[in-house]
Amino acid sequence: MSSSRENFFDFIRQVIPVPDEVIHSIIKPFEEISISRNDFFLRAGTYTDQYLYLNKGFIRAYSHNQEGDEVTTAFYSGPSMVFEVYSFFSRKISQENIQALTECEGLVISYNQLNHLFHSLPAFRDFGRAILVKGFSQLKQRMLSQITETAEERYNRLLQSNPEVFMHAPLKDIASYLGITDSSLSRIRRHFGQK
Amino acid sequence: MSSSRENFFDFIRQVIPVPDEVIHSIIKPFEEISISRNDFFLRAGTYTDQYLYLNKGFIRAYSHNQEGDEVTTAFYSGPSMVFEVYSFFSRKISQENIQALTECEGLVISYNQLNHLFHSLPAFRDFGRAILVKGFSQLKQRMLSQITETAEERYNRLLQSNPEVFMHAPLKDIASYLGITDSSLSRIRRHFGQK
DNA sequence: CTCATTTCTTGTCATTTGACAAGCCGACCG
DNA sequence: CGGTCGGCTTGTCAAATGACAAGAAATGAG
Repeated sequence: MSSSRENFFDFIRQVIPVPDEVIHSIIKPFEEISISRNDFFLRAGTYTDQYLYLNKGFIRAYSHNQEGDEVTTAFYSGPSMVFEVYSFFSRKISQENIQALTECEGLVISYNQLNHLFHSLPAFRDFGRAILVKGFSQLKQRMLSQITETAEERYNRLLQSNPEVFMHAPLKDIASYLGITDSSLSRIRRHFGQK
Repeated sequence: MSSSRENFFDFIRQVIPVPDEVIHSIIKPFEEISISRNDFFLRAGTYTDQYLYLNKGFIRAYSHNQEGDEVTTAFYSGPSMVFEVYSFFSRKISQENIQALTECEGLVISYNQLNHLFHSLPAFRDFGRAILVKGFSQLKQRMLSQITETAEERYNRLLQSNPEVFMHAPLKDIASYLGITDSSLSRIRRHFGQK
């Protein structure tokens, strides 16, 4: 069994505790995929029929604002589930780009296969729902942080909770994720370093 | 059939087109509820076993920041589904309050009943997933707006997309939802009125 | 109706952040 | 090796927003 499958097995077990053979039936229809550095998992203006378990690697999602500048909407590092929730589940063109910042490997499943699992395997329903719930509540948390905390507090929070972001993403992309400009992030780093 | 049940019927049909009798089996286990103005559907520090279809009325959700000030996290007006996603699905204590700003009426179902429907009725699985997906992507949209737009643009966006908010919620609660102070909102309103 | 409380506005001033431009530095390439 | 380019920092100034306080207006309780 590939390393991706082994790790996906453990990943699922952590989300929903069910017998091993059930987990195996979940994993079976997934197919191995690798994404080269800088390649796109999803391009704005298109849509992808892939729901990804990212085993290893680092990924950035971004959109564009009205002026056309890139705005980072998410960072993903393996192991985690990666998909653009609206585009994948509504089967519509995506507004968002999802791009590999490093070599990535993982497992994918199509919408139809996912739905088949969803309707035939109770455990996968619970898994899928738990993944949505987790993503949703993390975003709520981030929204609250965006509204109530200063840029410096958000920077520190990211540094604590997601230090690997700083190993893979250029500062300008981290800045737009934090909702500030790259200059401001640079100043925050300097001031914080002095403390 | 109560007005809530009739409207819930139409609400479900708009989300997932399935035969009427299927919709009826979804609605059946829901129970009618009414919430008085200012009463709490969910109080921070507790948890509720209710997943709400809000038929009529207006509801605000809010948390507290580190300084203890209220921060509005969402507004809901009927018809819509109302629940705190993490607290309800993980059955944990909520950090968030959900409070009726007007008399409300709707239908509720417990976690166990919801799970029973979820695992026995394919249509309800699709419905539940669609509700999660919709809430999730709306929040992503709001996050992007928060990061890329000015306070005035966000104010105008809310005015366009959700004018009923201004009929029910005090400005200070709208301000914290927009991520600004009530003074700033007041100034934005004045400047905008002049244009 | 009247009083108390809350909500909203406004003023003043400080702070944060952005816009823009220049410069530094390290990576990569011919 | 020299040059270019992207990423990062820094300076200057302007704009947006917050903090705080005072007062006006609206609301609610008795």
